[in-house]
Amino acid sequence: MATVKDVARHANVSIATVSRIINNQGTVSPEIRERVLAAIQALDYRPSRVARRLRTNSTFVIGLVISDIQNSFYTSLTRGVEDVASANGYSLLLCNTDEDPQRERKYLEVMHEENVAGIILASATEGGHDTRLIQASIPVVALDRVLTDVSVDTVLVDNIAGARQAVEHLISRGHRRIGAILGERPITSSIERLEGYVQALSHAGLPVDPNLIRRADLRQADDSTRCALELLNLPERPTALFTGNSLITLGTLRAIQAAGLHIPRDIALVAFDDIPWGELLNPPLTAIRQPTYQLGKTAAEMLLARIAEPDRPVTQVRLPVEFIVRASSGA
Amino acid sequence: MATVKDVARHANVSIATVSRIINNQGTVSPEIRERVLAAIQALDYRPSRVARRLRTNSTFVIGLVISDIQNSFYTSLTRGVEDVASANGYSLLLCNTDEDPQRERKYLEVMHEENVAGIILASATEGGHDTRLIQASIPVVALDRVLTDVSVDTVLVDNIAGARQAVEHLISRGHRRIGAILGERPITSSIERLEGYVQALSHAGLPVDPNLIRRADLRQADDSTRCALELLNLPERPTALFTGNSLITLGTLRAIQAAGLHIPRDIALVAFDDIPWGELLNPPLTAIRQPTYQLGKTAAEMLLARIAEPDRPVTQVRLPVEFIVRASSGA
DNA sequence: TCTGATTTAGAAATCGTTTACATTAGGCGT
DNA sequence: ACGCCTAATGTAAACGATTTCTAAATCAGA
Repeated sequence: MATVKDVARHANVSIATVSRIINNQGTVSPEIRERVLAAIQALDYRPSRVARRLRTNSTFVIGLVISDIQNSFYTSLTRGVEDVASANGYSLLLCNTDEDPQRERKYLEVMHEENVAGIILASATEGGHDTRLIQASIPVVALDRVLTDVSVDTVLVDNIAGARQAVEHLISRGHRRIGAILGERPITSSIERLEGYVQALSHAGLPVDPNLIRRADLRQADDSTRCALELLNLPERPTALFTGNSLITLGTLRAIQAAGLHIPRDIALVAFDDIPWGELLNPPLTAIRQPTYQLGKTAAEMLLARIAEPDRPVTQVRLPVEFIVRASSGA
Repeated sequence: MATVKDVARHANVSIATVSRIINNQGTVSPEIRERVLAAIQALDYRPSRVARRLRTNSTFVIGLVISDIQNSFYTSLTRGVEDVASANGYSLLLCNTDEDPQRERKYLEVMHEENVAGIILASATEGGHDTRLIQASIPVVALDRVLTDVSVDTVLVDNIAGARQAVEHLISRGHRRIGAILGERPITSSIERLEGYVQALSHAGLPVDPNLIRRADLRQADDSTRCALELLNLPERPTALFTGNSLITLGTLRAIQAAGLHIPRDIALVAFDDIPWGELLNPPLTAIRQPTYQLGKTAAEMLLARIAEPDRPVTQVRLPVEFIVRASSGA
């Protein structure tokens, strides 16, 4: 593997000159530039990012921490991040925490040690972060989930409005007993979607029955099925369900299928997060569509902006969601 | 940010001693070890991976190149890779090529320059690789797709047997005109799955009608819908379809829905690659399930084995697939 | 032709580690 | 008490780039 030294020797110049040519700075005569370029070609020289990074302390890698790579919400978002990153010459270090705070902490340490240019973080926890890691040295953008213990740029969707609209829709179709299944951990999306659910009920003068609200452990794929079955087996079964994310929706659909119930005749369903196959289901799924790609794109843009200008004011962006009425919520 | 130098000064020892303690090698007296450990704590020192990497030329990052992060096949596989990597102290540099050879080439260069420990590559092309990058310096494992121009460890599924079994199943149900939609690019999975389709027909003494075979451009999400519609609009419509991957299946389902046809009454369907929502569709989808997680896990294990022992013989592993009969292929 | 500014290129320091080698001190056998 | 071996620590040279400083060469102006 050729180094700058080899190139310099081959072209009979100093390493400083080679470096100047690579980085297009300083002044160097055309004939020498020619010679060095030829040497680079001949030796198939590629500068070592590692060495460059050590010296300049700047890197073209951004870290993306997500909690579930198998969730289409995150993959779509990742696409958004990657497209922006790629367009700006950055690569992506992707880490999957599986909603495990310990694993998240480990990954953040790795990124810190890898000296990444910045981190986009969909954190498994609201608090409890190592503030030395997060805020101190490396720019961070919080994605989809608010961090309560540090003050960083944040990109969110309008969870409350979305959830509220979904539940109001069910109410307008005559439903009075509406069950909700949400993530169990205290993360922004769960909290705010529950808030939207409560607001809709309250606003319509309906009681909020704690018995109709279930929290699923997102780390176990079948826990949401369990929650849904609990609701379906209630003495007085809810007539409609509101599911808090696509993993929960999947589990709930399984439960409804297992219980031999028909959507929407026996039970209506509205899901937060539109899934790629939502319209192919029978019946097609009424859902709140999140601007996933846009979410990732925005986060990446904010991160690049902060990298370029570390002292810019901290901002929070909240993107609107879209409500898509299909057949699962009733006629 | 503290360096080894700061720690050394703080503990009043030399940097060599600090390094020895960090890496648990050489000999150092208990009291000094104690002192240095305390200094590390006090200064919140973390060794720079960048510097370490430059010096030792070893890294704990492995690169994973996939072509479509939104495809559940790849995300599941990624989980497998990540779990093995994580368990062995490696992190993942994930790149998404979008089936674009140019983008793939760029990413491989980046990984080379980042000096990753190894690469797991689901390549967008069979050939045309920069052999200097791939074989020369960095261990590579080819995943799901064979590389024809370099000799590397490879992990595949048994595409031919799977496809053949699927089509034989359709034949056994009385279908004689069976359409196939496969990926357009000359990659292993497309080639072998087509081969399985042809073998099944030939073996049953049925003609292979080129008119019933369509190739979809996987880079455009709706091209598979176009292909499916072409088949559905044929003067003599096929009575069954075989789809070559989940993206194609999705597009085909859309086409069938748009054409107002009913599965399996009007047209039967068997898909290569079982999708998470396959059993929730109406009717549930008959599919060839690939051991996706296992695929990623195996690839990661092979890569680690090669990193540990660079001269071990090149191996190829082919994992079996599982045929799951549900309702979409008829009663 | 001389002076001073300006361009061009090299020498050497630096980034934060690891590690080969040198050095010191202490223990032990004779 | 002497030398020798070993354990414990330090010194300094890498790794491969960037960058500051400096020196030589060129050029312009009077």
